[in-house]
Amino acid sequence: MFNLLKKHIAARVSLTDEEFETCCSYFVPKNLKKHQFFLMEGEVCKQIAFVTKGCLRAYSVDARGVEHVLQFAIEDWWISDPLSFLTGAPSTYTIDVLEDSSVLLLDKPAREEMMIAVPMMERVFRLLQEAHLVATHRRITESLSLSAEERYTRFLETYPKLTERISQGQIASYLGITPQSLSRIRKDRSRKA
Amino acid sequence: MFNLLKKHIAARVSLTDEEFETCCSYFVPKNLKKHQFFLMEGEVCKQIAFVTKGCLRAYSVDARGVEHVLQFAIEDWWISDPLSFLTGAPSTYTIDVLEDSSVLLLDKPAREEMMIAVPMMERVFRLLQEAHLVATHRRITESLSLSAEERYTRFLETYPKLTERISQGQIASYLGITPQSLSRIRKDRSRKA
DNA sequence: CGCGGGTTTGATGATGCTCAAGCCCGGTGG
DNA sequence: CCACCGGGCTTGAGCATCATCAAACCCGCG
Repeated sequence: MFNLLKKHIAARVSLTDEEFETCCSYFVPKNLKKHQFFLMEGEVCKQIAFVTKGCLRAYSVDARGVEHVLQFAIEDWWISDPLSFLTGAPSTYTIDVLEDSSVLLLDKPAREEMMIAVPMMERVFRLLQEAHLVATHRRITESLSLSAEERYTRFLETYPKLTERISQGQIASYLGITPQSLSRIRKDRSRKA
Repeated sequence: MFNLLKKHIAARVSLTDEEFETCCSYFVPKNLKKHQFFLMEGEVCKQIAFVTKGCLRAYSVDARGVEHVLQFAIEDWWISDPLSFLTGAPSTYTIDVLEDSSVLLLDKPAREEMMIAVPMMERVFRLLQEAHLVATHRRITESLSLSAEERYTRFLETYPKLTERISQGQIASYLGITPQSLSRIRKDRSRKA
């Protein structure tokens, strides 16, 4: 259950086994079924989720009713609405479950207490936040400078594990194109190769 | 010199005059000339800048040599590469000066000391970081869901003060379109109105 | 006056969208 | 066992949007 979390943390800081056990005590394990909602637009994001099995996605819905995927999360990833979680503002995103999943939940008070009990965790969360910042900046830059095909190639390189598990329609939404366009891009690529 | 900073901070937390004076002592005022570079790609961003006069911009350059504007900063705004500043990694952006400007510079050790001396400033920086997160998420969502004209309208609504001071070419770069396209969009809008 | 930048305009073309139909395939019920 | 769905993917035709290339224009400034 907590093995993956242990490796996740160990990759960033060194904790004693005791400290790690203490950390674990703040998380609440939960199983989620496909199509279930983890967070609905308008709600406050009260907890962040570390995925130990399965796959979730965060998306927003535009004025025309079209969904736009902001993030996927599989094993070893976190998912939440960081802004809503931090500020308590209602979320503008929805998070739902693409595959039956297991997550470890952490709410705000638990997170604060954890960081007091195990100060090294402060560093872990700072590193995660920085990584998140890199990813979002990179995504803005790429959306400004790359064509749809280049963005798809970049996606494949960056997230090879996601490609196998997520439907093309979802990937298209992440890339900001229609499923039809992605289908054609894939055809072109296979022709070239 | 520090009046604008005072208002900026007062809008977020209450400080005594003493505390504010203490804060000021950590900043280094600097004047910058148009076309000067504040940060060049590949350098480490050693300080963050609070703009008290003038205008700066952060941009990246893609493989084809095209510039893409990430952010503008006029009076009452901050500019830096947050990631490079926090982690010490070389920056992927360049920051240059669009108008003769005055800034207040804060380097990392000064910022740390300030937050120890005036703990309320920790809150100010947290609020700024959250605002930055909102802005970047919003920009991703809008780049996925809005047309060029809609993005331009949104820009006008969100940053009316920038519109008057920044050349159309720069705004086009921010929006992810060519100057020609922006010119045509403006013509269409004026025809409609 | 003439240079130089930013902007505008025109013509053409590439990219990606929309609408619509067909296809593939796994699941369900007769 | 097979016919019939239904969802996701593919394909096609036509269209809207935006880029590209090229030229003209405007205007402040040396």
